[in-house]
Amino acid sequence: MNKLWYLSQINLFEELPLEDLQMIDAMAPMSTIQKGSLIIRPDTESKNLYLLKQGRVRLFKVNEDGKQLTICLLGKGNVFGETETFSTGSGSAYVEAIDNALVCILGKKDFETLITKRPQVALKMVSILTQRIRESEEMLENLAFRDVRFRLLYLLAKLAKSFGQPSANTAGSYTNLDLNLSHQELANMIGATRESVSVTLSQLAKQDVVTTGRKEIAVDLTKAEEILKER
DNA sequence: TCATTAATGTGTT
DNA sequence: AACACATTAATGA
Repeated sequence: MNKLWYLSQINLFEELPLEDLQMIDAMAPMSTIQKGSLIIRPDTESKNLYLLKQGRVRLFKVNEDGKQLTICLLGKGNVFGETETFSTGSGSAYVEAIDNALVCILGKKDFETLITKRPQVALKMVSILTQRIRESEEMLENLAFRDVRFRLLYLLAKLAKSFGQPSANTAGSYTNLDLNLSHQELANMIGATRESVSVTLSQLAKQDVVTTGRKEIAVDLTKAEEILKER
């Protein structure tokens, strides 16, 4: 797996000719990020675009009490940067590496040069950002109208689909989330308290919709989606 | 192995 | 939902 292969896996660059990937490769230095460290913090005005080649990251905000709201998790092949959180005044988001990550950093100028040369990259960018906005809006709607049980199932189903590994588990057909998420971290993603997540998870476990262990969760996607459809 | 800390469970307001 | 407290599992000297 060379550097170019990684670049070809970035969703923003799909279907770009090899020569373009080589150009991007030359412009974007690769950098390894330690698990748990911050890649972007709100104060530093990095206008870079980050290409996530390996690992996973978490985008989150912090309120004045220090409480965190996780906006989304991204896996390899995704891009992130200041550009996607252009919340003008109030500080933007933190980005933290969930595991040891490999990123390429593409400067704003270089990115502009690239989209001038290859307008389809700009179109792809629009489509990626549109998709993210759609997902945020869906979660926002859930936050406003749905209870914790629904929000939690919605989140688990979504995470299972993007990060999940089919579980070589016991009887049921569970999908392992494969993120080491605590109840607190789940709560941070759905605007709930840690306690209500704990309670709701054990309820769901009783109904065989999920299985839980310490920082380990698996979902029965079929059951989960049935419940989500119902209400 | 023991002590400390982190994660989870539970009852009350 | 927030809080206080109990229980259990992970960590590391």
